[in-house]
Amino acid sequence: MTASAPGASPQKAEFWPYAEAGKLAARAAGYPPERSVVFESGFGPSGLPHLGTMGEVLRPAYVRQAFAALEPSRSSRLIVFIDDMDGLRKVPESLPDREGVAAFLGRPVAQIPDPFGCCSSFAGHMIGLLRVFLAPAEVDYELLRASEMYSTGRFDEVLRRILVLHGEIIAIVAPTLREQNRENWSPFMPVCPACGQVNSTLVTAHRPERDSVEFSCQRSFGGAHGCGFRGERSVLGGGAKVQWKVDWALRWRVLGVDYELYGKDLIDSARISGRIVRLLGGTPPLGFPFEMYLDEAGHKVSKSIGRGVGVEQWRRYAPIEVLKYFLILNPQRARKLFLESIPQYVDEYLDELRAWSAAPEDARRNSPLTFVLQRNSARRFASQLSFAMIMNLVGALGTDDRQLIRAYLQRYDQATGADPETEALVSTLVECAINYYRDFVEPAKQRFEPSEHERAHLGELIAWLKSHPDAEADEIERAVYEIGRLHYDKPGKIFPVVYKALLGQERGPRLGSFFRLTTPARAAEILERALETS
RNA sequence: GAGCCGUUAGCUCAGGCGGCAGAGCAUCUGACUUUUAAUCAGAGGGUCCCGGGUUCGAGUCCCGGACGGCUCACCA
Repeated sequence: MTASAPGASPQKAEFWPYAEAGKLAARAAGYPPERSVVFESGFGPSGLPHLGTMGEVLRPAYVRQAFAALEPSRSSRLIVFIDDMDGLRKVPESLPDREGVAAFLGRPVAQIPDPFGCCSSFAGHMIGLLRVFLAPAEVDYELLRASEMYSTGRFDEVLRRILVLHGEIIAIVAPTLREQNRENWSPFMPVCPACGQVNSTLVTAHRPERDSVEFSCQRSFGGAHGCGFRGERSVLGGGAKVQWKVDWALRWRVLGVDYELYGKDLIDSARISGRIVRLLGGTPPLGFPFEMYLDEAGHKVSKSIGRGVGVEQWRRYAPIEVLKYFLILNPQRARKLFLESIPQYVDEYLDELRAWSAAPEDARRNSPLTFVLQRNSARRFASQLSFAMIMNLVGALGTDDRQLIRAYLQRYDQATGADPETEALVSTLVECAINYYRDFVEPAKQRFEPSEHERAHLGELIAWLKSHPDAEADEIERAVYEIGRLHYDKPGKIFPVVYKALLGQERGPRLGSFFRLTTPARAAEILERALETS
């Protein structure tokens, strides 16, 4: 019930979600029983969600799950906080109507029309994408929007306090700013009532006695400029937002956040926000800085197009469970991720799954799969297959003929078809392998341009296949060799010719059994077509 | 320049409290009744970034350095 959660196996290192949950349990030990523990994760709706976003939501969810196991009687919430009061600073690429959006630079993204034309606002559209994007991961969370928190007054009480204490807050933040920026810095960013921009206003005086600030709309940023308006505006009810580090403190204070994961780039921000939240009478949440994901060259994965592997891509080449598995691996270690490394993680996952299903209940506690398995995930993998092998097979067969692929897999390991759960997972893996094959292997194939001799040899093989529709595998194999023996100094030299005609590559499956499975008649057709198009 | 994190096989990564350095992929060799692929079996492969220190013993703990990444914004 309280902090002294006994580890099930003290001789082992705790899996990191339990270690984190243990710290959290100690923190919550003095809480009244009805008080929930609050996890927070942030999402900036000024851009598209990406792999990092997935990690930022899933990783606190893992800690939450571990916490629930440790403290079953304590309720918890996972808040995904959407900062839609954020002013748009630049127009993201890959948006429709970029010029139209550019006219709204500097305004809160909640106030910008949806360039896709289907949602209430720019931010609304991104939030919709986020929901769709998170849905397959089956993670339980609640969304809170900054614009609603501000406009409904839920932030007002603490906003007043920030205004009263603005001098102390400035004293905390100023040393971290460049000198030329210190003089005019204020915790508040009023929304200009004349032009609607939030990034263009400069606070000229704080008026805590009237809950307001005086400001002028004069700052420029990017390609946008202030409108020149000068005035005074209440900081309550959405008239202003607060600056980043103050904003974090505000959220922590109002929502009672207990746990916040953030990228290591925010370590310094978290320190500052922690001092501010104390000033506001709150306690900083437990923090957990995690490492970034890197691309093949070791650079940080960025939202901008083309860098790193996206979630859509990942899902095309691997099951969602494997992505979740990847995201639970030691978060304090920088990880490189590129397309070629995905199959490796799939096979790691399959190994884990085999171990998990064989393990007794209490030994499963420390397995990543306890956190990663979905409602409909296979609970076991009763097969010797590996994803690498399936990928190779699809490549070797050079086909997306699922029946043929399954026939080979079945021959390799009969157990595969016996268990429905294994069967389902194998189906998914085959689809992923086919996607990979289509996207990367097939386009790289070279056109086959046979010589007259090769054309003739293949003609012989086609004729033979047509006249032996019921031939057995070894019979076919012998026939191929026979043609090779007739025309080449070494009979094996016929094989690359057949493979090039068949698959556009120099190697492939053993021809006897391959032709037998496809049937000689169909094999003959495929070869004929290859000769026609070449 | 300051702070944080990292560096283990060709590549991606594991290495509980200090106790004989590991896996997968890649490479090489062999097997699968004729020189092809999958597959299977086996092998090679290491200055654990460098230098000190503590210790009977250091990939692991401490100090110093090199290299790489991220941050140090009126961006969240």
